[in-house]
Amino acid sequence: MPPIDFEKTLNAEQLPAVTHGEGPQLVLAGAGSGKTRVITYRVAWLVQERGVDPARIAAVTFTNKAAGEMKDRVEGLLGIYPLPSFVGTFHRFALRLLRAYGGKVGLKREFTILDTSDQLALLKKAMKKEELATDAYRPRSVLAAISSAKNLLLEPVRYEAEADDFYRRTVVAPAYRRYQAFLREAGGVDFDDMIFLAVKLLRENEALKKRLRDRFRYLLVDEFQDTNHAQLELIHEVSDSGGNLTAVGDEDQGIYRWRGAELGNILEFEKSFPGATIRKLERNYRSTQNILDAAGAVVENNVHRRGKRLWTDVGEGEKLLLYQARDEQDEARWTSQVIRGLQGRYSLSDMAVLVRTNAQTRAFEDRFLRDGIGYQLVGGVRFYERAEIKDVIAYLRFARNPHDALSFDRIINRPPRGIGAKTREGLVAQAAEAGKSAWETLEAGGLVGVPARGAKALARFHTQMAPVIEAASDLPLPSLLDRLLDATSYTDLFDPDDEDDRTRLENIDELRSGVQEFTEAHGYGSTEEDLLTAFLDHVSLVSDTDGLRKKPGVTLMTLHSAKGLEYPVVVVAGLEEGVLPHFNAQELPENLEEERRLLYVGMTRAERRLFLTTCRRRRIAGNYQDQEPSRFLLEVPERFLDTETSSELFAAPRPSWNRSRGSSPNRSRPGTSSRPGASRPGMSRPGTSKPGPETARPAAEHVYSFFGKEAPAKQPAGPRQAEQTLPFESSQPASSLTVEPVARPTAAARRLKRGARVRHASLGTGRIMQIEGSGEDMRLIVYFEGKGRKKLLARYAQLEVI
DNA sequence: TCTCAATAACTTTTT
DNA sequence: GTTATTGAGA
Repeated sequence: MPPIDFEKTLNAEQLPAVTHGEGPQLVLAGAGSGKTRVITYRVAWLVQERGVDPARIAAVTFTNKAAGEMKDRVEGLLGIYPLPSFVGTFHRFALRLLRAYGGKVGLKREFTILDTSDQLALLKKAMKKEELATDAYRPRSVLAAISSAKNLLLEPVRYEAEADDFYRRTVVAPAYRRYQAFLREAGGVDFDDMIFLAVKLLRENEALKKRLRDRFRYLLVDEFQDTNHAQLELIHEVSDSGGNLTAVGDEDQGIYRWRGAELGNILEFEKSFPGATIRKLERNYRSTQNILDAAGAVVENNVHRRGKRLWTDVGEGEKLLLYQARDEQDEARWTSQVIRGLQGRYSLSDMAVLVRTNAQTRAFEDRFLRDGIGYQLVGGVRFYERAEIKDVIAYLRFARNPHDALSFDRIINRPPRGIGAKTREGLVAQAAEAGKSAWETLEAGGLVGVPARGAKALARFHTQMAPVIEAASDLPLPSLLDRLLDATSYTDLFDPDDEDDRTRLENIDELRSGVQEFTEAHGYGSTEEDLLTAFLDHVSLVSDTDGLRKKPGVTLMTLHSAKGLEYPVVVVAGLEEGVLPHFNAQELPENLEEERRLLYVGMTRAERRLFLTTCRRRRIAGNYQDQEPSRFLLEVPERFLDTETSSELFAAPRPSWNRSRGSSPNRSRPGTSSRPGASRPGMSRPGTSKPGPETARPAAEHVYSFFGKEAPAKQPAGPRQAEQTLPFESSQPASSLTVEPVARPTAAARRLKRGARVRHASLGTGRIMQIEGSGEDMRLIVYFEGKGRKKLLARYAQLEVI
């Protein structure tokens, strides 16, 4: 392979980034500007031009998909040279360290990686033990709090010491402590632990750190905007405070704040890595200028960004097209029609429909099935999260390490063996007393305090499993799997005549071929035991999206999974308040910015054609809710956008009055939450066009003049205004929220809105958490002080607004 | 102890 | 609409 001519192959922006000398470097790479290219070429440049040994280079990213692509491309560029010693995800990097040196940070040798549902189950147990009511404190939120504590590298003790409010001190702290104790006892780590422990390991072992730093003289990090605090620290430890770090990222594509990612890491890169060189890639190779400008105009409304302007020389291209649908079925019908219309020029696999939430995919699936459009759904229920797969994996884990309490607990009664709660409790108690694992206790025999029937069942289980466990370390992986299935008659659980069961059996078959494949790919030169561990690690770290190859059919997926992908034709669906931006993100301006970035990511996936859709009403959790067009639509300059409205909307106009949403019950910040009567020229609604009270405020005009438009009569509390508002400060009096521009049925109903305080004759005072349906059918979920949540029919409840 | 049915609760995004 | 949880009965 001839050497690469870097100067010819790379553009003027990419070249300096690739040929950067010493010291930390941050490359701010806009969407489609050749981000991966910079990383892969830099690896090649280091090796070819600088004579760096590939073994001393590590490239880290977030998803397996991105890592795989990086690997392939580096491989192609390097030709005969060996690959860098590490190309993979942060978690895999950490895991590699922990498998080797986990003992130094208190891990058992064969530790197990928990997925979210395992975590949740364990946390529930921990909360029960701590006598924390799981209905008052939702395990999910407690888990989120624990996760962010770990992301901040706070151990339970420190977390407790720093907990400064009731919830953290009395709920999260004890739950965290107990959860962590259970976790270690059971020999498990969760995802957050992996990074945390890797940092800890390096901090506490100077010699090891030195070796690692020497090993990885060059560190390349992709998707830097998604790093959390723990990951930043890991980078610090490994790179010797950035010595030879090249970080690539785009602050406008940071969409993992909810997972602890700190945009500040990229925004304040120079602070963490003094003397850093900052470079920008603004030339885009993917999209038309219209798409870039429209997306740019949206994301420009974010305050937390460094700012850049993407350009291309492929030309303006066509305008974007916005469709105002009646509901999600209409939205799907129209999308399907557009897709069929474009089929001549593009193949189905060139098109993607992007949505905010997984639930939105249903309507599209239904429609595509009906219209005979092939589609590929990404995400949804993950393969490795299916119960039958988790069971079989648990058996594999158990075979590797019969002392693994988590796996033991999962399999002990699957298939049902008559080993119930009582029996298990007895066994666990006895094991705990002797300081042994449950399996050791079984091996020793002589159970006391266990019901006779249960003891018999346990003995049977022991006889069944013992020979397999015995043989486990010598059996080839595929045979081990078969032995396990055979010994346990696991597949007898399913009835081949039942459709669902048949799917389960097929899944198990698929797992079997997965095992086979893995063995063929990784089996050479490793012991069966190592191979088993590697396989188990593999299944813990991969997700379905990773295997995504472009298959025939339209791709249907969430905006999150779309990151890093590109399609000639893209539909971003569901541009409505509450969907995008999502309800749960309307509180904090920072969350709102993340929603905006999400839309930005979606829009910039498009190469040639970009379609947007919004629904007038949508079914949420079973019943229809009137929807408000997304505030982000206002941010797309009209000159880039054509609008089409559903004919069904003209045929069936409906007044929409139940529309204010967003302001939270406990923290109402009107400026950032709801946008009553949102409308834009060209988006006025047939049948409801009666203009509202003239309450135009200067801020609103600003929004419109900013985009070169006339301010409409109805005034939106626009995003600009929201962004300029500091957190916890209102930009306008709360009363302005109640200004409703369209006709409403009754004065009383008007004031029933999310966040409003109400009084009920018998239930006392409370706050409206959520509103479902409208008119006669309007239902309210009200949280009453001391009584909890109640669902009420507005028409009967006789609520008084206070 | 297990199974089935009714009911309550919950809906963001994922390594 | 779906899933997790609870309760009754076998």
